[in-house]
Amino acid sequence: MSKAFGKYLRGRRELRQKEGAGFSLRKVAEQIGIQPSYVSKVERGEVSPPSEATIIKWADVLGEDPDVLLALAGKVSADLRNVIVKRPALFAQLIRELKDAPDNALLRVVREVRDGDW
Amino acid sequence: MSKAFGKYLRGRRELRQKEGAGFSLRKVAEQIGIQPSYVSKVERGEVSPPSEATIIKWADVLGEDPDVLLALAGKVSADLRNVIVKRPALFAQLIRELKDAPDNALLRVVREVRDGDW
DNA sequence: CCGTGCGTGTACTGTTTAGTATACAGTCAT
DNA sequence: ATGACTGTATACTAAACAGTACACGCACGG
Repeated sequence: MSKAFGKYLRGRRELRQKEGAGFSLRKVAEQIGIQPSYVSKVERGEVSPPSEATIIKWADVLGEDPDVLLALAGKVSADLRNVIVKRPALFAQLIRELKDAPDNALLRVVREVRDGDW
Repeated sequence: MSKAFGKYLRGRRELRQKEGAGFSLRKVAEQIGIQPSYVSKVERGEVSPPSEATIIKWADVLGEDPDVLLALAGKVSADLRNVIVKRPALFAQLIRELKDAPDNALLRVVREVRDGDW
């Protein structure tokens, strides 16, 4: 029943609501394709976070980063999981190695890889 | 009902069985703390892979790499998930970037990070 | 022939997941 | 004071998950 997840979602929705219309709990529920009562319960952390598919639609409707929303729900998206699952030994090692690395070190690695000099 | 997972497990167990005793299906089941019939069904892929906790015990009993077994079951261990979930944006970017990188490039990054010059 | 160990077949079960359906109460404008 | 919105409370559920319990049949040694 992850509380932070719901709080974040509610905060974000209320923001969009102030910016313009179409972001009532009911409207959002409709966009996502679920019941308003369920949105209410999720936003108040009364139930555990929805499925990955639903979270992704939710992110889409609110214009949020799906990876971040999934993370708040304690999940990792299926496509990332797939990357790891294909080379578990390598990625497990890499991720554990990077566990305590500072953000800027991570960023450096990302850039280094992107400018792919292999 | 992932077939490869079970096949691999059976293969490995049979190997240990040939090397020495104590690796009958029943013995292994006892070590793991589950029913022999369940081991049988898992090894033949008659049921979907067990929970993460059970897979890890299984790996422990057979002396296998838990990350690899979990991967064969399509899962990623909770501790790796945790690392990602704490900094989703960064890790998501990094992993996607590394998706198609060749193994040796991955290894190079791992080493570079390990010899951590940050 | 009998018991011990082997793998398997069948039936069943508690728990979790991921929601639905419907009714209810407050607010605001007309 | 009614209609059109808000959000919420309550009750329920189909399907998946993660196994258990127990009986069965086969082989092999003593």
